[in-house]
Amino acid sequence: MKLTFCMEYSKKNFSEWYNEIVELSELTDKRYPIKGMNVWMPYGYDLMKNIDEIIRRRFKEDDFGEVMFPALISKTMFEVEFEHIKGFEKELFWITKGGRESLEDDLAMRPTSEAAMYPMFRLWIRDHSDLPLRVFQIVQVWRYETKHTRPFMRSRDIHFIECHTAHETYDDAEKQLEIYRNQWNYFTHILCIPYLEVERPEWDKFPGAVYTRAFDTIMPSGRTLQIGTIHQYGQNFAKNYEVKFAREDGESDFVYQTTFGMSERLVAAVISIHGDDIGLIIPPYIAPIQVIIVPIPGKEPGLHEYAQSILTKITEFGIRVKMDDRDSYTPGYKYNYWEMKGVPIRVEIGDREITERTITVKKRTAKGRSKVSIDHIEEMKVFLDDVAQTLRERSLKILEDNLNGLKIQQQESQIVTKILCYRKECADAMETETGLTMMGHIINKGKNGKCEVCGNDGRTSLFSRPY
RNA sequence: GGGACCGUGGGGUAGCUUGGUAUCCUACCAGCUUGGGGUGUUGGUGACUUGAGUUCAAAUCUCAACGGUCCCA
Repeated sequence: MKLTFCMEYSKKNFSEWYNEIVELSELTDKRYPIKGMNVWMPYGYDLMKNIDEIIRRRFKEDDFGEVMFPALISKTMFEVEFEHIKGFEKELFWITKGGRESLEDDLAMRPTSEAAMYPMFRLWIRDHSDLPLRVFQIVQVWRYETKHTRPFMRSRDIHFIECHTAHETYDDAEKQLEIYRNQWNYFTHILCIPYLEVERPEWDKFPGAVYTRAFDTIMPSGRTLQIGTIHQYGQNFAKNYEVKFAREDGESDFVYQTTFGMSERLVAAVISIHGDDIGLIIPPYIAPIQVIIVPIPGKEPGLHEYAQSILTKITEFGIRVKMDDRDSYTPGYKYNYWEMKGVPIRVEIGDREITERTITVKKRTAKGRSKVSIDHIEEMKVFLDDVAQTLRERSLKILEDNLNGLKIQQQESQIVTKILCYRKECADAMETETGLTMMGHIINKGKNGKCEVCGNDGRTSLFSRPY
């Protein structure tokens, strides 16, 4: 018997499963005829915007100002002699013409906004009273990827969330990184996604940074996906963009800077980590539709009115609820359809419910159904919490099993952890041995110990195949 | 960075070897029927990625571009 409604591929074939579900569930349309550029469809864009909104609200609470810089950066602005610029030169889209005329100063589509923002920071920051400066923006960035592109995971037109700060001292910048960590904890709690904080090795840090901490998560294929990064810039950028300020003692100094970046890869992680062979499972607090009501036509009169009153009640609790009253589909079809779309909670209403003054509730993460009296509709919130908690527990177990080298769904883990020191020779040796990439030392899990290659002091390191 | 494969209605496909009429499933539209885990039925709309070449004739053969998928580093 065929168990799934729409899905042809099982999640065990992760690549195929992923391609199928992103289009089937109408998150994106990848038929747009430019490589690596896909269309955000309403369901997918609602999901992204719900994530954006969680992030935006938190940043504002933490005293960030929201800004919107131009998408274009002139060639002159890019001609700073700086490793940051070199790091991006192969990924830039260039605009060389305006109408039929060639431009005198070519324009680059921003790949990230340091080169756009910092010349303005230089104007905005005069003295210590202008610090700390904290801004963020949620915008598109463009990167000319030549490798295999995938929706949300590696695209050329990227929905990007970037924070930039400037401080008086290196210490203040360090404190800012700690604030980012708290924010990240909160975001991943909402998304129900477990993660590893990994210090990227010297040779793999963000171009121009003093150091880079990446948030990596593990995909069902056993490969890792970087879904967030925080960077300590020290004075590296300030010196190149001449962002100076006057100290209280009158001395002039360069500012210390940090950044925090996230992207549409958060959607990739949510889809991949929580989904199953039936389809998506969207974490309740970011779900475009949190509760779907399926009315079941029967003999009792007043079905529509009853269902409508339930819809109104649920809405009163601030829950995003929708009724599927399409006439041409049967209830069974709708069950399968909305499960594929990943709606966390389904409410069934028919003859029995009308008679009993109840509703029947089904969680996307569990098999059975529950009855709830119409006088206790507030329980819907508990059901949503339950689904979120189940997702957190499931995904954390999978991450930890992977780290411990256990087989996940009959698939060999592609994650290896080794105690390693900080020298490139030792990392290279281990890369050769494992055939994997050294992602860095794991900060939030793992332990200190002796390097398995040279015996010096080291810490648990992550080896994987990154996306 | 290297390699392999693929491109036919919205989606999935047959047809290509041996050049000539484009198949089926699904989705979609209209009607009747049905409705607690994929209703059934009748009718209907809709396709050969693009360009160049070979040929009386190209979905089919050749070349290129664009797009897609997978594998390896």
